[in-house]
Amino acid sequence: MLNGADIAQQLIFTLSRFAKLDAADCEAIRALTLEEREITASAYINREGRQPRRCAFVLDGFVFRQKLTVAGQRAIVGLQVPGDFVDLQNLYLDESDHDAVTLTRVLIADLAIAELCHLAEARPLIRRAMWISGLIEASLFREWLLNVGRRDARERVAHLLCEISVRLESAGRARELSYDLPMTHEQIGDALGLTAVHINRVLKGLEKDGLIRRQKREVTINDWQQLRRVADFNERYLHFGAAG
Amino acid sequence: MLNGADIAQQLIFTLSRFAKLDAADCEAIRALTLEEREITASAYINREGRQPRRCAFVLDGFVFRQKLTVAGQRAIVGLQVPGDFVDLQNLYLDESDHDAVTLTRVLIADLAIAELCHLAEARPLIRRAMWISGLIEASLFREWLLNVGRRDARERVAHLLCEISVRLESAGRARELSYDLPMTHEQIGDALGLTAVHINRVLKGLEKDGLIRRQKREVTINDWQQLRRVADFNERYLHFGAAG
DNA sequence: CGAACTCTTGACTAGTGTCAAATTTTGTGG
DNA sequence: CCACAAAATTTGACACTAGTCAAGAGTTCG
Repeated sequence: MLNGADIAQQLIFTLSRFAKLDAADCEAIRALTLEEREITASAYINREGRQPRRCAFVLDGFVFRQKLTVAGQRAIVGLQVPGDFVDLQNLYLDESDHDAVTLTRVLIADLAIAELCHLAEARPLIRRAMWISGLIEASLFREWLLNVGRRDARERVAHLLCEISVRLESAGRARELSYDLPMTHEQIGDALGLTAVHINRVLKGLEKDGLIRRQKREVTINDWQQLRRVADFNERYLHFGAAG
Repeated sequence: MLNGADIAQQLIFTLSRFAKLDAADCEAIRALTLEEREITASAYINREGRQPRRCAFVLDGFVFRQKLTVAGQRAIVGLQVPGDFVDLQNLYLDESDHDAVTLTRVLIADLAIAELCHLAEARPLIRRAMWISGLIEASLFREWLLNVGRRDARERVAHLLCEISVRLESAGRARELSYDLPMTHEQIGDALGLTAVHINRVLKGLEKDGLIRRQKREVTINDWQQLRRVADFNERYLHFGAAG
């Protein structure tokens, strides 16, 4: 359980990755109505077609964003880790074009869109940070398009494992060469345009070749350099250092 | 050839799709240094890794954005039509994460990033419009992820044809049920995660079934309703009406 | 402790890729 | 504006990655 000051600190840490905030900015963030909310795994935070008035900021746990075809096929189009905003685009887009769903039990700060809008208007540096976070998100979508469109199954899986490792690190945790990946094979498949059965085969292949180790849902990257090479992973698209 | 006033008018039209500008906003846009530039087909406007100081606004022709794997595989991750900004994200992201390439001969307004930044700071409604245009772009990436990840070849091609038709209409042209699609089969394949040979087969299939007609590179949508159904096309993700 | 998910594996299938060659279209220099 | 070279399209034969189906084993959670 976090109190308001802890939540504000998390928000400041996240926004500081994108722009150098000043003291008044931090003050304005602390002045927000910060409500913590715990949500169970596999719960909808938001649904396509809705017009949400609140925006979640992930404090702990994983959230994913999904879109469905009429036939009921699912694509997971994004993953949010602690320190990420979920659906910040709803600040200016009325209608959601996708669902946001919890992957695990999740702790979020439940922010009012109206307050965030006001903050963006009043505080140029915060606005800039929020804008940049959306621009970086778009860059991730582009990399995922390359991944799903032009890499084979082994490369895609390796790429996702690299990305998660690096994003967890940047979220302010120590480098996570070993982390709990709370996605089922079906969910990984939906994120990569593959089937659960094939994900299983590929993961076993990566394990057999000594690139990773698995125990339950914990993944350990044994050989970062080689996994990176297999994945064709280059972290440029994550735009670390955007706070310039 | 367009003069400065025509270019300003185009910019105002585009931004007005995203926010209702006032007279002072329009004045500020007219005050920009508006340089028109003509670029040949298949030319790079920007390259991955560069730090561009200028941003293109498409006046005529098509531009696409691509990313490459180390193996040299290409994914086309986006398409810009007249009225779209190319790489507006460079306002706040220093380093490009992808290439921008002309598909056809193109007419652009060559805008200085510094001037656009200043405009965004000074004019709240213009800023809002620019921000929203980026948010909608991200929504397109998500839909493309669904398309490439979870639709089969026929559905993907149909979806792209629907999207282009609708986007051309919204760019201020009459509804383009018949339009010139200046992409080679290889480029369509790169945009959809397929090969040129397969694109050819799918297009012929759609034609045989009477959904479209082709003559050279002109595409005519014969049966919009059925193409839309095949494509599972729902224009929600384009966020028309975002100007609320 | 049992029910409901997940994971794993094998056998088989299907959709899309690869290769190659003929044909058509496009672009360019004279 | 023509002629030609380069690029793009078309087609068929064949290959291969990933999908489907199914059933048993393992795991999670109420």
